[in-house]
Amino acid sequence: MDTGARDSGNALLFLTDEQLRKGIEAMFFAYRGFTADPDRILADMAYGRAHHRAIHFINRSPGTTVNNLLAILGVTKQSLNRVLRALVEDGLVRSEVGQRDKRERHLFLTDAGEALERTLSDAQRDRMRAAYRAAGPDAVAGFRQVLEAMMDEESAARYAALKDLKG
Amino acid sequence: MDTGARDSGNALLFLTDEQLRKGIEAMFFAYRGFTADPDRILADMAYGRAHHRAIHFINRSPGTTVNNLLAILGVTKQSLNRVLRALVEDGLVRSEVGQRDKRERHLFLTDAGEALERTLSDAQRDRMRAAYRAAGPDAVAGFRQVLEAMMDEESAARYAALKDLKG
DNA sequence: CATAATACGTCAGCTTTGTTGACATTCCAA
DNA sequence: TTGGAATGTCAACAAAGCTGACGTATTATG
Repeated sequence: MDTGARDSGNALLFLTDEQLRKGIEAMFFAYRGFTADPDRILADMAYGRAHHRAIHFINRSPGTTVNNLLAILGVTKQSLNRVLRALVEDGLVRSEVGQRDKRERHLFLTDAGEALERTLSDAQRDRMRAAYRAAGPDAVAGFRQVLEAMMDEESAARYAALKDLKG
Repeated sequence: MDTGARDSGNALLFLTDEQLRKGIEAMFFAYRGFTADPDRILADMAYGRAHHRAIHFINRSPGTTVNNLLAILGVTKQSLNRVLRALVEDGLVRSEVGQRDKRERHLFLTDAGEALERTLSDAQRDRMRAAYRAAGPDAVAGFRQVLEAMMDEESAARYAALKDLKG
């Protein structure tokens, strides 16, 4: 590992149990804020966070297959299927039989699906943007660094797989 | 608000939707990592994340009342009660009738409770410490800044209330 | 061509963790 | 002494995860 931190003097005070506990608690409460706005919107419909996640990643990678989505989300197909079925029935997601491989179903958002996606994303992005703006670019860089270092192996792999697609 | 970021040139590139989306996805996957280790430990027992949270905050503020815990966790008393009952029955939490106000129950971890708390905290702290060490103190400062700016009002109030107790 | 593997869907049942609503008990305080 | 606050309990329910089993196309492989 490329250690940027030199162990000079009390430079390691940020690694005390006290500081770590604060970080843990901040992470807990921040995640609440992170999901609060979409949660509020979804509560009015018959949807939850699972639907939001599905919609987010279908929007991010239109035409993705069920198996792809399964791998990214890390849930069982039964769990995802329940969510997808509702979204398809409600006309938010379109499921297309694959051309090369007819076993596969490619998933797309319908116009209504895209509209909901935008509503949810806007709410979540607005909070994120406000936090970013308040903290400044250097803080944001650190934020991202720590987050990426905090992922477990599986999550990191999923996050990395996303990068190949777009960003 | 004290804005550290100057709007000079392309200094706002960190506020693009693209960057925000990356932050959102990083937050999602990082939270998985954040809970992965305790989750693994708890899965072997009949416990879940809710038990972990209760144990964490009882450990942090020994003698706290049920109502206090309710306010911090932001769940219903019925939901918390189920969790607390299990922990008390299993001898991990001790519930003491208040002296000044006998309606209140003050919560403490037993030795067994403290042992489990240490096991869970160690797992979570280890990952956090590794992430902190890899990212360095400046990144950690930014991480904390963004997290605190991301909390919704309620979560921020709960987080702030904790500070009054210890740190 | 026969068989195995893959992708997907579905049924049934279980768990955790949250929710409401109703109601009893205890006890402080006006 | 009576009203209200704090606590606890019962019942019923929902969201979203899980396992296991099974069915059905479709593709890949021996």
